[in-house]
Amino acid sequence: MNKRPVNILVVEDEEAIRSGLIDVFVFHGYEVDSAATGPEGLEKALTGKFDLILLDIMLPGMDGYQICNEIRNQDRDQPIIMLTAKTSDEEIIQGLKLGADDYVAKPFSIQQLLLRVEAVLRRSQLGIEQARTISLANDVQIDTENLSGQNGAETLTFTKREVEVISYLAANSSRPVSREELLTKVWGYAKNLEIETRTVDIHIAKIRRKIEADPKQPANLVTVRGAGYRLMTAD
Amino acid sequence: MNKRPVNILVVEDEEAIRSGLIDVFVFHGYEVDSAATGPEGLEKALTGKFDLILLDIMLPGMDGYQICNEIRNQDRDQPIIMLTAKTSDEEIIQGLKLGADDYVAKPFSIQQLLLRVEAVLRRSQLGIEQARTISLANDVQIDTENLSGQNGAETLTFTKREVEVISYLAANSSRPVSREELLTKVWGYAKNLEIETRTVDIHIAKIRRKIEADPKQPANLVTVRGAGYRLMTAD
DNA sequence: TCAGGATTTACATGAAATTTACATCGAATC
DNA sequence: GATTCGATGTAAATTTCATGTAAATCCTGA
Repeated sequence: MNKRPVNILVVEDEEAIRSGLIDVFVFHGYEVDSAATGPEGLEKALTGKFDLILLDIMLPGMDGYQICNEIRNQDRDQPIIMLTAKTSDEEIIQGLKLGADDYVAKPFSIQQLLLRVEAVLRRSQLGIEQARTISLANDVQIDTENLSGQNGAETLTFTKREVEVISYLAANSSRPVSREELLTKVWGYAKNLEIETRTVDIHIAKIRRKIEADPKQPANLVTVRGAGYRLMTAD
Repeated sequence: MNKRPVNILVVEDEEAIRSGLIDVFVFHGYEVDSAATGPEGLEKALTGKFDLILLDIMLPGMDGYQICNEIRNQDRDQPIIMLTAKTSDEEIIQGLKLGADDYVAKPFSIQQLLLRVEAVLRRSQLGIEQARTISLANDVQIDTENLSGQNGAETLTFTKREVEVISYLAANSSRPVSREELLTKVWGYAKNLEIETRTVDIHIAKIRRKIEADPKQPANLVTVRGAGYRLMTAD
């Protein structure tokens, strides 16, 4: 009953951190491959099959954000955790750290990293797409933990409920979701009660005001008349 | 710049082995404390601050597994190496599941043990979870060991609890931390109990009074409504 | 016993959720 | 086209509820 080994790719240029990470993951029973440069990392990511990729953002040759994009183009379901080095300028990080399943700020603690790794693996094994970050069609990025987002240079903030709605729509982005479904799944209302509330609409309007270039002409969160709302995600 | 001494706690009931270990580590320049029983070991582990804990499994009063578990509940990042006479895989698995960082079977060679100890310490230093000083965004510095801080010319003093809260938030500064998480991880409350206490809020308020220029407009320790609190660190 | 610290209590405040009220839109019908 | 009517959009008012905090009380270690 030997389980299939879990394969992790570590892309990190700093020798000390790379070997430390390899050490830790091997010790915890993972199969580990590694790369020290951006191009090498991308090469391995695309040719190999990994359950998870740990990707440093600051890399020689090609930054982690580009690599993340490339990988996503080939395999939209590839789990990726970004490792971000914090600089004094929060904004920069804000922009860079989005677009992965999760990200961990350096310097990080091993236990915290392991917890995040396990969480991402668990989710991907269950087939649950519940990435921490959601990318919309028009390049808006949403961080579901921070309840924040980026629209180009602009920083957005969302409320808990708004993020819940966005997350549910993102998880079902292949189809329109009805108001009733949102009420039961997000709001937790009992089913098929003759509820007459406009709160769903109001929340949609609020979200649109934040994520749409022109809320009158929604491009990301569109109305499918008679059926519900549909969110247009990036990948 | 003299290095901070590395503190090790040895929890081992057999007198001969315990004093032997102490001798070895002291000789190699470590600072060593020890305990001869389970409860005593747990007590010291929880109240003291150790870079590494060597934990025997067979102990009077409380076995090493329980202790490991307890320690982990309080401090996810505490490095622990388990010592045991048993060598079956079962035991090893059990130990690792509970979160030990490594495992050494008795009888062990001193060289062997020292190597493992160094490896674990090296790993744990990947992160700064035990960083003695924490730097916040607005140039406030906090010394976690002597519970003090600097805000420009002004000297601040913190209580133990306050520093624990700050440390936990600092170790998770890439995301907001909920009250519930703080209650379980810092206060040690059991999970998902219907707790209604405002003690977290009160502590946050007290910390803000010390580290914020304008506590009404927090810049370092911000509220993410609906999600928790987030500390803005400098790095 | 005392003092500092932790916690509870009680109330204030303001942000978010929801309702209300009305405007607008789209498709079906004439 | 004009008309109608249910579905949708949304500003503004209202309610609900998370959070902030002063002050009282409880603990606990010296």
